[in-house]
Order: sequence, then structure tokens, then C-alpha cells
Amino acid sequence: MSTETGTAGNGTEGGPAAVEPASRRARGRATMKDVARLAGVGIKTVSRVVNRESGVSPAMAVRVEAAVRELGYRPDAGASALRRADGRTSAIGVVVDDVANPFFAALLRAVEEVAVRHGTVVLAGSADDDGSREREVAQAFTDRRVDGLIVAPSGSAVDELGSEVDRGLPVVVVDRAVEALRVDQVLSTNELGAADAVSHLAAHGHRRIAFLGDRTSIPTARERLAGYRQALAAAGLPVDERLVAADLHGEASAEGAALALFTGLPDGTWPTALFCAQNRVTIGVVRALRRLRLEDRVAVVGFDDFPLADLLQPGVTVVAQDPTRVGTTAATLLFARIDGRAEAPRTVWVPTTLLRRGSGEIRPDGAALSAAARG
Amino acid sequence: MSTETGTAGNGTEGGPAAVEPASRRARGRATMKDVARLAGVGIKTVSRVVNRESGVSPAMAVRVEAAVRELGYRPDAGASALRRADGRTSAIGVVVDDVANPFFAALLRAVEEVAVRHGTVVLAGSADDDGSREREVAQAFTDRRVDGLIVAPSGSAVDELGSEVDRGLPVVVVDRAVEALRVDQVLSTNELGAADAVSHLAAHGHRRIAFLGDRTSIPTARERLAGYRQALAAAGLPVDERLVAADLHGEASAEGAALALFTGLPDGTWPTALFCAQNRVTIGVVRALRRLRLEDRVAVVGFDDFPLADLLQPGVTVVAQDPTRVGTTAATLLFARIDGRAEAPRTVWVPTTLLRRGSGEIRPDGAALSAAARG
DNA sequence: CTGAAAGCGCTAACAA
DNA sequence: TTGTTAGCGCTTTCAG
Repeated sequence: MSTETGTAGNGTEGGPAAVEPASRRARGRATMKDVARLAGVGIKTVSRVVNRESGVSPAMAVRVEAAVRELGYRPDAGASALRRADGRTSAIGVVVDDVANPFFAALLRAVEEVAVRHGTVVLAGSADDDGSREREVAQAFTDRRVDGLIVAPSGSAVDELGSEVDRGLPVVVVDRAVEALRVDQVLSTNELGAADAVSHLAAHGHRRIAFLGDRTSIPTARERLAGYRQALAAAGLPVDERLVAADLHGEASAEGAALALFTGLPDGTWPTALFCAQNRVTIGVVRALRRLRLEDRVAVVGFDDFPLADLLQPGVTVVAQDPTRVGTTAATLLFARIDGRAEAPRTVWVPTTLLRRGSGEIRPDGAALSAAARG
Repeated sequence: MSTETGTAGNGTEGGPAAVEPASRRARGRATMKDVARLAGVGIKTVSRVVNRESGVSPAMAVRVEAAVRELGYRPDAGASALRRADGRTSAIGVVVDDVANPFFAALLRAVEEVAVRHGTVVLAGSADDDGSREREVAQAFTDRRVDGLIVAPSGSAVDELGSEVDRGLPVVVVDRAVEALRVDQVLSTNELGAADAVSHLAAHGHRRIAFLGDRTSIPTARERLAGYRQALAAAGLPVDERLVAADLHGEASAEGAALALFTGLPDGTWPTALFCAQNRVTIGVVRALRRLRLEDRVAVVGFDDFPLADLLQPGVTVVAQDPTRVGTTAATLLFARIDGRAEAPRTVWVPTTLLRRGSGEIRPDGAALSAAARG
């Protein structure tokens, strides 16, 4: 094993050089140079073997592979990306509102699935509906030179993203449309889905249908509100603005708003049906109806499915989104861009599905309703 | 925060070449060299300003900052890590079973929270209870030279991890104890929590308490089963192995197992209470009891809380884990290691909490039970 | 205080 | 087929 090539010129080494890893910086990791020395070959040969390039004699390959195993060598992906012509890091970033939100968690998982097939790791970050944090997260990712970004934009921080797009960074927007960005977008049919939900209620005889929704700073919330208005118009129903509770945030405020609908309004003007434009809003509303013992009297349809919605009593009828499909589609589009597809940006609409479970099929019953709430 | 808008540099040298980014590999990104050229300073001065090192004259700093802004310069974290003495990448990896599982999603979120405070990004990966995939994910992360790893081990793939630990990679194990690894571990009190649940049922008069649990290849499943046996012993109750359904996987098999308990056993030997050792098992069991219309007759306590457990009827009593605390603790321990703490590995037990919601407080009622199931 | 040179671990381009 | 040289973008070392 006396394989001193003499050309190393590495001043920092010493002792049993062949076995001893060269650098403590790399946490005791062997480098390509170490492998080359142990195998008695040039460093480029090691590179060829490690990257499975052709044009290496079997004998050499065997020697190198043995050295690789002996040293437990693993290539440094960062160093590789730095030097490589295409500069690819085989990492992508996913920026969502909250990775713990079931919708985004499922989306993240779907993205990961596609990413592993592309030998790519996933950086995940939560923006918490905060533009500046979104910017920071996205920047932290681009600072690491990710190959691409999947973003559910919070709304405001789009400009920074725009400059990355202009630089040529592949970006796919999910969940929330951003007109200003010329990138692929994968969106649920928010307006259509909301209209479906409200039409469904109207078809069951409801004429006083309330809207409870998320902050209107969020595009999806606005689209769902638009769908609500559109469906009312289509059904020939007037919009009573007292029945529109937008700008809710979280379960608690939704619960409060729902209670207010039945306590703050004059008798007889109460809604007989509620359309809940978001996940957590729906849950808050269900809580409120339970407290009022109205869960079997007032119809409810929610936008976005949630686990156990079918096990509640009554089961909660929802317009379900498909986060897995959104994630899969977004990731597929992203990798197509990363691999060089240069077509015009495309927007893919992922359809929603109405799931009838009981709460949305309750028919209006004004008299019983007043009595129940009063008692 | 200088309020100066350093436009002073205008007109000083340049030409188009100074604005033109040097490298197309970097996707049209300016490099330090570009900034240095535009500012008319040495590259090291740029490095000092960018890294906020001391010993730069204010005038220089202003010029450099102006050039940084003009070019939209952002340092390449990868290149920086490659050269830096400590080799830190400011990235950590989190390997769990499934990032879409609410327990792990919450854990991931908690880890992320700590990580951002340390200026660190999070690589997330799902191992899907598959040892070889776990190995691949962890390896993909270490190939990127993450500063540390948080892993919920699937059980088998621990050896590879061990060699990373030996190399000095900071690793924290969460959720599932691994005796063989000398690393920090953050675990829920599985055995104790399970025993609590069963004792709670016994205290409510139950003598025939069934166990329904996850695959026993998973350490946590074994610990919870041990807690079950221990609590029965403590209560002076015999273990009837016909009431022990382990090795379930997923909701469907849990539902089937629960049904079997009430159809496959002789009359009078049915359980009056069920302990469900895992999230999805609990949900499957609830489904089964609904089908049998036994939900108000048979007591249920689940291990691990889940959203809406309180909104079911009856509310589902659970022994809740605290994934956020697990994640926060694990991340805190990890960063302490990354920052050089060299104490002996520590195991932190995160306590579980019994949440009484109704289903666990049902008292045994054998006669009614037989009748109901028969009808 | 400032900058030139060296080199992290690797791949690209070009010898041999 | 193999190896040598250069250099990715950055930090370190060390000389001005």
C-alpha cells in the first residue's frame, strides 16, 4: 500500500495517510483523494467509477470499488454540485403555510414521492401565512441553490419569487393562484367547488345560506366567496350580507361567528344552511352547532375534506380537494422544467369532489329551528 | 441599517461586463467576484461584509453593500460550507415514518421552528416503515453533509446510522427507542401511558379489556403491549390471549379485528372495554363499534390523540402524546450537539396525558351488551 | 484594514 | 483507458 503518488502536495497530512481520512472538516469522511490513493489510481478514475461513467476497465473498477467500501466513501453532493456543469443540487424546496396542516402535509408527502424517484431531496418550510417569513424560507432554499421550488404563496411576497423566476429558477405555484407570476400553477377549482357546495344546498330547498370563510387576503378565500355569490345568483337567491362572515381565522373565530349568526340576527332571518369555505372554519362551525344543538337542523357543507368528517354525527358533507394529486402534479411539472421543458407556463386545475355525508342533505325546517334554539 | 442609499458607485468604472454575471452555471447569479469587481474591492472584503466580520471600514462596507444590492447578490451556502473550517451546512435532516401522519407532521413542524431560529433548513423524508428506504433517505441527507439528523427509526436500519454516529454526526432518535445507538433519544412514555389507559378502564369496573395494537415489529407497539399486561397484572386481572389483537396495520385491519372480537368469541366472553394502542387502530375500532351500535356500551381508550376525537359521540378518551414537545426537545438536543456539547447521550421521556372524553368512562354492562349486539 | 493566493471536494477539459 | 490540470464560489491563511 505504498502508493505515494508524490504529486499530492497536501501539506496538512501526515502519519498513516492511506487509512487516515484526510480532513477533519468532513467529519472523518474519506474523500475521493483518499480513495484514489488507497486504490493507487488517479482521482478522476474514482470519479468515473463513482458516477458510473463508461470507459473504465473492469480491473480498475474493482480496485476502486474495494477502496470505496473499505473507506466507507460517500461522495459529497454539495461539492459535486458546485463543480458540475449543470449546477444541479438534486434538492428542491417546498414552501407551504404549515407542514402540519393535513392538506399541506399530504401535498408534501406527494411531492416527496416524486422527488425520491428523481433522486432528489426535499427541503420543507412553513411560511405561516406571513409574507416576510415566506421570503426568508424561500431565500434560505435558493441560497442552497435548490433545483426548483414549489410554493403555496401567502399572497404578498411574490415579487422576490418573481426575480428568481426571471433568473430561471423553476417554480411551481400550488393551491393559491398568482396572476403576476409566469409559472406553472396547480390549483383546486375553488370557485367551481364552492358553487357546487352552495348549489347543493339550494337544491335541497335552502334559501338562506350563510357563508363563513377565511381571511380574504388569501386568494382561495376570495375565490370561494365568489363561487358562493355566483351559485346564489344562479339559484335566483338574493345575497344577504348579514349572512356573510368572511375574514375568519381559525376554529375559535369560526365558532364565534356561527354562534353570532343565531344570536345576533332577528328571529326568522336565521340561515338554514351554512357553507364553510375552509377546513378549520368547518370544524369551528360544527362545534357551534353542537353547542346550540342544531347539528341535525341546520345544513352544513364544508370546503376541503378532513379526517373523521364521516364519523361525526351527522357526517359532514364536504367539497373535497385532492392534495395528493395537487402535489404529484406540481412535482411532475417542476421536474419537467428542471429537465429543461421550455413551454409556456401552464395552469392545471385539480377538480374537487362533493362528498355527501348527511350534514349537507338536511332540509330547511324554520319552525323547528327557532324552537330548538330558543329552548 | 444604514439609511444611506449608496448610489455613490455610479459612474465609477464598469461597462456592461461589470454588470454581466460571470457564470451561467449559477443560473445568472452574481458571485462574490462579480460584487468585488463592481465595488472595486478585493473578494475577501466582500466576504467580510457579507459575513459581517469586523474590521471593515464603513466606507468600504457601504460600497460593497451597494454592489450587493445592485447585483442582487446572495452567497452560495453550499460553496461556503465546502470551504468553511467547521464544514457546517446549516441544514438538518428529519427522517420519519410519514410526514403526512399528524403525529410526525406536528413533530416536523416543531423541529422546523427550532431550526429557523438557528438559521438552519430542514430536509424532510418519509421512510414508510421500510428499513431500506430509511437507509436511502438518511444517506441522501448525509450525502448532503447535513449538520445533524433526527430520526424515528423503523427498527431495522440502525447499523448504517450507527456508523454515522461513530463518525461524529449528531443524531437524535425520536419516538422509538433504539438501545443499540449511543445517542440522545426523545421518547413518549409508551409503557406507562398504556398502563394508565388500561388502569383507567379497570378502575371503571372493566375486567375483560381487549388490546388492539400495531405491528409488534415496532418498538412502541411492544412497549404499549407491555404496559397493557402490566396494568392488568396490577389490577389483578388475568390476561385472556383471545382478547389480544396485535400486529394490526391500518384502520381496516383494526376494524376487522374489533368486529372479530364480538363475533368470533363465545357469548359472555366478549370484552367490555378496548384499549387501542395506536392512532389509526383507534379510528378503525370506533368504526367497528359504530357498525355494531356498541359505541355507547363498550368502553374505548386510545393511545395517541387525533383531531376531532372530542367531537365524536361519545368523545374518544385517549392517552395523548405531545409531538410538538417531542420535536422541540429533539431539535434542541440536536443543536446542542451540533454546537459542540459532548456529554453522555441522554434519554428524555415526554409524558403522556389521559384525556377523558366519554368513551373511556363507560362502565361495563354485559347484559345490555349481548342484547344489543344480538339485535 | 485590505487583498492575493491556496484549496475545500469535486467534475470538465484536455492531455498522455 | 487513464491521469493531470484547472477552477466552481467560497473561506482561510498570510502577506502587505
